Amino acid sequence: MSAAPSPAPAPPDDEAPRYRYGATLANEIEGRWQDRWEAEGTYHAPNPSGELSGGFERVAGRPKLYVLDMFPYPSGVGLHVGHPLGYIGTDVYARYKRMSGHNVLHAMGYDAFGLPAEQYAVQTGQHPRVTTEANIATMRRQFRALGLGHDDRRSVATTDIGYYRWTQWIFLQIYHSWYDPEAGRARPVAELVAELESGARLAVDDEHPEGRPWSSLSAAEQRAFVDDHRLVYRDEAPVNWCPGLGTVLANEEVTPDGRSERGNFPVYKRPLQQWKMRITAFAERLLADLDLIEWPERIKAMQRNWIGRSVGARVDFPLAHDPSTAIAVFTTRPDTLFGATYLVLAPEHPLVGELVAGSWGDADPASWRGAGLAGVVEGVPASGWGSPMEAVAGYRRYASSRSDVERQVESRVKTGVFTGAFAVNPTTGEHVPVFVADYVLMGYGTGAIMAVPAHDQRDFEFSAAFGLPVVGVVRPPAVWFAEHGLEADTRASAWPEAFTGDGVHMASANEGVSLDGLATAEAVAAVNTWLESVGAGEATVTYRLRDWLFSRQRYWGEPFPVVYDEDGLPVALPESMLPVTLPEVDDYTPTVVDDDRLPEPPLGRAKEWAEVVLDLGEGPRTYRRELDTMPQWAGSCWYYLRYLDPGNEAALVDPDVERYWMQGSTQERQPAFGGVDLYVGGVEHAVLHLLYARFWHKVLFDLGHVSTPEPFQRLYNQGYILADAFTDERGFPVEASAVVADAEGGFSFEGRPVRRELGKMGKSLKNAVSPDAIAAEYGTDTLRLYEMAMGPLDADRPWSGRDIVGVHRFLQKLWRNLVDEETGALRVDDRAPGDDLRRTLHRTIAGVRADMEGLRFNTAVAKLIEANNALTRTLAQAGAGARAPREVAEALVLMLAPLAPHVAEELWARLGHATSVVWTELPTADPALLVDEEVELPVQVAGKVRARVRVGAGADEAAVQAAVLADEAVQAALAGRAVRRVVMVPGRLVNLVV
RNA sequence: GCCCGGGUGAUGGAAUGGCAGACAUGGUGGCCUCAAAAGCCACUGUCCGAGAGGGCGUGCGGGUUCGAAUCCCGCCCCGGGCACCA
Repeated sequence: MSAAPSPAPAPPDDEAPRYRYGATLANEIEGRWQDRWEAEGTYHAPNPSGELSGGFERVAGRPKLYVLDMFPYPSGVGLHVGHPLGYIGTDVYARYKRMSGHNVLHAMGYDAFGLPAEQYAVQTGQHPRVTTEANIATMRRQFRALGLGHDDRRSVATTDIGYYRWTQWIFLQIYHSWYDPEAGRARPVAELVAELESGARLAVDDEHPEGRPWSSLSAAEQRAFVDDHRLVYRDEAPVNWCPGLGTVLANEEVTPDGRSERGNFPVYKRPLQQWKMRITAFAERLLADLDLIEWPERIKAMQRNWIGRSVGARVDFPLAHDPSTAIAVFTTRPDTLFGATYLVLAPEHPLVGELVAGSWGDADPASWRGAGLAGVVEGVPASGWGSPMEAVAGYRRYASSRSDVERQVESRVKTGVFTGAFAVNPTTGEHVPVFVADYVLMGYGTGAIMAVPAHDQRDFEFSAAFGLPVVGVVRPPAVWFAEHGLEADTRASAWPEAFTGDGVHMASANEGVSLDGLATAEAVAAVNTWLESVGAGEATVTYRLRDWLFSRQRYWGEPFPVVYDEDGLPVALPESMLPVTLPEVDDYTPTVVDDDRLPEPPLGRAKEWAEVVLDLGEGPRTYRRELDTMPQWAGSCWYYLRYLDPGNEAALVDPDVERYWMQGSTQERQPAFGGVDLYVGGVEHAVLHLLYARFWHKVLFDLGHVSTPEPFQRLYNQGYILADAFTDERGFPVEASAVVADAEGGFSFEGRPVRRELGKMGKSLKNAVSPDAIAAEYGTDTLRLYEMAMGPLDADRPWSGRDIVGVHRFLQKLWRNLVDEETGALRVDDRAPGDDLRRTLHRTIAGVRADMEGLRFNTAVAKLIEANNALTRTLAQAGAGARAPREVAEALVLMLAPLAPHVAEELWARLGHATSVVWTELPTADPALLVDEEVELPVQVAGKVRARVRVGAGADEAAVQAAVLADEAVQAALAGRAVRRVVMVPGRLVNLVV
């Protein structure tokens, strides 16, 4: 079906009727209609204005509908039958909606930056653009061959210079914005500067520029302050460095076991200056607005989980030796503050260097000095380090050397060292020791915790290892003591583990506040009030979400529209200098300088590009370009907006056009929040693409470039197609198509036995089935229909080469009912159908419409098969030469059209219509024909069906009851027992309770 | 450990409080055919029964209800997500 079709199998043609619907005829029909659709622009969806507005008057009265697929990465190996499942689903839905009076936008593009093309380039020297464009051409051919009704004028690839120019433009918009916490939205940086200059604003979020008035700052200080508040900023921080991919990665791209999502390579922490996007500023809105959108609960749950909102308090612990400095900790259990017996800082915490003491105290145990690390960390004496300074420095080296994998895999033994410093518990005034330990993470909360070993399991374990006091301040219930085999009210120091549940507070009172006797929630409120009143802290909210690391050390991505001046400070290029295009390089490999430093990105090889003389307002100067590129997610953050207005060179999308397609969903929901009406894709993007795209969309919304707060109103996850995969004795997959079944029910590959398992279809399991081969054997319409019929769209399902003949037979039978297989003549006439057939037809119409509306294509197909079987029976009963009633034939063809558009077009044309079925209205069901004149009611006696009684559809309850009681079978089932009660479900059943 | 899904014939699945197993595959029998099938017809949850008919049946155990695959409680199994996030 594509450029190199596998030869159609020789049809059993010698004797098969010439006009039987088989592969040969199907393929001929399909090719012909695909050509015609393309020539006639059948799938063009007009915009309300602008260059794509031709023909809008034809659809001006229709509601709009925007149906979107997660666009693919154009891989070199082409599609397998698992890929198009979602694409066929959206195509059927889009066609159904168009046939029920909507102006439907359905387009397809290519997420074409990315690693495989670059890796291929490294190996072969072939420019990634060459491979990418060849792959796109292949994929486009395959989509066309599947009969997908995309508006091909709107196709974009993220690698198109005309496209990534706008990706860079959006980057600049974000760069030139800051998040105003009072307004709760992104605003232009220019407004911040104006407010600071005028004195209308003194600070951002209580943070004063250098603690001094704006006017007293130097130009460099002002610039640094502004840069610190941009939504895109440079940050020096430990990042996820993945040598296997040669780049750093965002947190979202690293799996829980510390490996890369793509490729499964180990990931290490390295401190590095990188671009980040301030997605954390939007954490609350990204969380709250999940309530506005219709997404699967599990996807919302994953995003909520990832954002990780926790409510708690910031508490300041002044240093014992320097009360002017305080350690701010974040805790979700401020109610346990009286039980805090030590503090722990993350190894990277900035205060560590400041507070570390000169020498150990006499009483400091060896474990506090790092003795536990002797033998684990090189150079640690058996009694620990000689001084806190050495211990902290040594521990920091140790902690930074451990990869995430190691921290994960090594059992969670708590390690750490004492800093020699003490802090003051603000409730008790007691001095508590301050430790450094890597179980506290710098990136979360304040990077410091108060440890309450009695009521937190992690702190409990640490306290056990370091001999720290355990003070209970929440009394566990009696059952807790019983479960642990303890006497009631055993002291916390003798507990086997922390008690983390709710309980009654105790030992928690000072002159200002008493929590004693309070339950957890009340205690939290009371202590928060007290903390604020004495200025020792406040209730706060913290998020797990981190800022988005946006730099990649790769070639095949969008260049940053940023240069560095002679001070090494970044300068954004003006819009007029866009696009910044990728330079040619002779080698796509990163340059490795030495093992400790990160490799220099491939763009560094383009020497004459990397250094550039520009006039950025201060006369021509030499600048150094940013050599990193953007992550692949950048291009996919906004492609759904570009489909709307792909050729616009003045704006990323015309506001009129954007409002038309994005605003005011046409669905029945109230209120409508807008966005894409239906977005279908795999579940694997739950916290990557879908989170990033929401973030960018919100920035664009705040800045007035789009009109809806969310990009995707309704999200639907299609399932995966699974297939048998076979592994050899080493556990490696072997080519599934070459496996043969042996006599004993086992399987073998090249004579060796292999094991069968079910897995996601794809390259890695070597179990891919090509759509081209299926189309050659049965036709594309059969493939489409089969994919829709095999189960609900959101369910994973195993591919079965066996079952597919079922839907093929259906198409063949339908064809035969309408067309003479020998002569090709129409077997339809204008006589009205019989009453039964007509009622069947109208029930089918109602059912198919409802099923398609709810994306239940599998049951829609079943209903069409039933209707066709009813037609077949009718024709058989009428005897030789019977003809199908046109009324039934046309309705069936129209209902089939969204699912199997080629054969439907062909039949529609043969039925004498000159216009495409694509733009024909679907039939509507006549409600009068949905109820039978007479219904057969099952009659239950004592809850079991014992008889069936035919009654008129309009019969009242008394009449039905009389008919039921008069029935012989009912009387036999009753066997003389008295009926105590009669339950009537109108039109459904009768239940006699005895 | 916590949070989501899910468990129905030989198989994919239907039924979301009212006839369990729609539709399809496979299987069995028959028709057509020299022979065949991507053709046509019938049967096909399971057990008892020659049959009529009956018993049992939606992972397991309990409950609510006239009535439960469906709702509730407890458990088992499978899949996915999260997990040193204070």
